[in-house]
Amino acid sequence: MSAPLPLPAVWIVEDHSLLRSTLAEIITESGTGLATTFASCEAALASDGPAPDAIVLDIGLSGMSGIAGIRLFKERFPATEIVMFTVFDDREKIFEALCAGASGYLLKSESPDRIAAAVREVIEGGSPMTPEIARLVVARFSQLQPAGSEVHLSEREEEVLRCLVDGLAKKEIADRLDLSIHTVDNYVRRIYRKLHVNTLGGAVAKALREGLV
Amino acid sequence: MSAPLPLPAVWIVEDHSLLRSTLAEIITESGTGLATTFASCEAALASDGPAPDAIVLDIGLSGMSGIAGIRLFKERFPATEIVMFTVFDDREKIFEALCAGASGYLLKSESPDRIAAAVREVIEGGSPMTPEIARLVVARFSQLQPAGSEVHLSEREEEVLRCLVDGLAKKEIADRLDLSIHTVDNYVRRIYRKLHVNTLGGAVAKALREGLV
DNA sequence: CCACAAGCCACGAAAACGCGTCACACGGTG
DNA sequence: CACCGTGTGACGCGTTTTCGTGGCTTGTGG
Repeated sequence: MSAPLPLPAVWIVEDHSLLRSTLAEIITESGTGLATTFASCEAALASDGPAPDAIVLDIGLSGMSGIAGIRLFKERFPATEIVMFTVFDDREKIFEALCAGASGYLLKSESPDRIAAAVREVIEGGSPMTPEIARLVVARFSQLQPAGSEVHLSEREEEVLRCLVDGLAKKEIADRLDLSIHTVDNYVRRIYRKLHVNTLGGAVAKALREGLV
Repeated sequence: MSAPLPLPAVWIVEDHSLLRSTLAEIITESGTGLATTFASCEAALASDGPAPDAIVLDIGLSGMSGIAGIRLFKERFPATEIVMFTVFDDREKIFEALCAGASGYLLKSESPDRIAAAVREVIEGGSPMTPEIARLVVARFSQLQPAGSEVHLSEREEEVLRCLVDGLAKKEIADRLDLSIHTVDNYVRRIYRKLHVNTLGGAVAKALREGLV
């Protein structure tokens, strides 16, 4: 952890040439790592060098989108950390990037110091984000359970519901839980009533959305 | 935003008395806010004063758990920001707290400076976390969509799938899409095949989990 | 032009499901 | 004690779903 490691290899993928060289300078001069620059995802992926430790990636690239790029980079270099560095601050872009495998998300308004620090942070296993983005991310969690859903399922009912979500038929559920099919049927009906639905689909959807399983 | 605001009111809920007073000191002396301390959630909730701007909350309290406390605080003071401050760094505790409505999560190993900064950050709309916790949080996202599911549904199939997720019966779907119920049935079966499931529940679960809708 | 695949629509029989209703045991609570 | 919630099991009936099988259009390529 604290040995005199070789300088991390950092790729910069950014289509604005000025910004690209500025970024490289920041990374190099701050002693954060050895920067290699590319003007596009395609160019970076065409490189046959060894895997970098981190990639600083613009999301609004011409040609391949940054989001698509993330997946390709992650596929080819699973251990490489990716930090998004873009002007986009809308939710969908952020979540798409994070889902695709990015570990950090910065905006272009950040200071050079912060950027170098972010690269270090992501290499050390952190997830650099602006405070606002961090808030969006955690908000996505609490929204999953809107609170006040107030659906109390008994233990058995919950168990049956889990089976339904797993795609089992009633007969299979009866088999797995060692119950009569009639009993399972009764539970399912109770679940329907409590969830205010009247189809299997509705129950499963509600269960997943409200985090009942 | 930048007006000479009155000092934010900050509650400290922590059962270790020494730590409690230390925290209060940090918050006050750094000029972050006006600290009021409580030894338990119950005590804080019994207070009839005005809503605080932020609460620093220990999760391992005797009596009511911090997690349960979050919900109660959020219910009573919806606009109050909550920062967890605990020794627990296991995933479940973290996600429970975030789902319950906490906006930040720090460990007790953090420096006093960082704690005061975190309180300021959470009041300004951020989500202070340690880098490791931030990583856990974003990791939870990429795991949601394992990528490369590669399921191509035709437009009609997708439409039908959406209806299923909405809890409609085939008959209702046929009605809504102006199709014969037999046709709907065929689409449903095709969806089953493409999704490798054989029940409505499985299809809905897969659709939601893979974000096909 | 014809074949062939893909998407779209339909029938009918067997199986599963949705629902009302009922019964009994068991552990708490008023 | 009586009552209620929970867990378990059951019957019957009408509806829905499942599934094998078929036909019909469109578009693409040989």
